[in-house]
Amino acid sequence: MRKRIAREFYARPTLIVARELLGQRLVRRLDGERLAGRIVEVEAYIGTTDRSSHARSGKTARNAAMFGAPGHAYVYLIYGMYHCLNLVTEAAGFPAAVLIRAVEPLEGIPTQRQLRGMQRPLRDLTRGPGRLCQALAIDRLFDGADLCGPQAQLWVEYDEKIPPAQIIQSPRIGVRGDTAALTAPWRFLIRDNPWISRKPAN
DNA sequence: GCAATGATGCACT
DNA sequence: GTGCATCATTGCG
Repeated sequence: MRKRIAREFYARPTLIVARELLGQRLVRRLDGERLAGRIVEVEAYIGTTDRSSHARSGKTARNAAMFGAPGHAYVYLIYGMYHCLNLVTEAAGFPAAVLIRAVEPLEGIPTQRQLRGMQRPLRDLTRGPGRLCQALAIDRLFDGADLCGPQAQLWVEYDEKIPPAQIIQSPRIGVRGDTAALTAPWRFLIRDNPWISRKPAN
């Protein structure tokens, strides 16, 4: 039986949490069924000095979860139609989170396909932050949800340990902000993994 | 290449 | 309070 990741794991520096989340299993319980995928691509958003972070201008109603306790979800709506899932890191009061950008589908795949609409190839099921939220039925109701408590319907389990040589760091996708934000290599992904959203620039 | 689609944040009254 | 540009994306042309 795989062990659920506890709050102490998230309560550490965000870049370390981001790196170590690669290979772990994201699990969503939906009507008693397990929907799950292996995390293969993430991005870190750290503090108010990160000009591309939603927390850059301080705490608001939308980003409040980022300022909350670690081990909770931060979910927001983007472009009026897609959701993005983040896992809150570091101590309460310090706004930081890891965006889950892509997973490899592992459990409940037929249900995930249904949630996404069947047309597209399996490869596109969970490749991208908006797509994986659709496939795992994650929406704003999960904003602030506890990933570590007994009632959790969404959590992460220890699964595969990724060797450091297999991990690539690159600049984040789709970020705005100043040069520092654009160039910070705070995206982590598994080398040559077919389920990542986009190949690294280099 | 670009429209879809709506919540958010910020400037300004 | 109101108006409007922006947006950590996706899918179709």
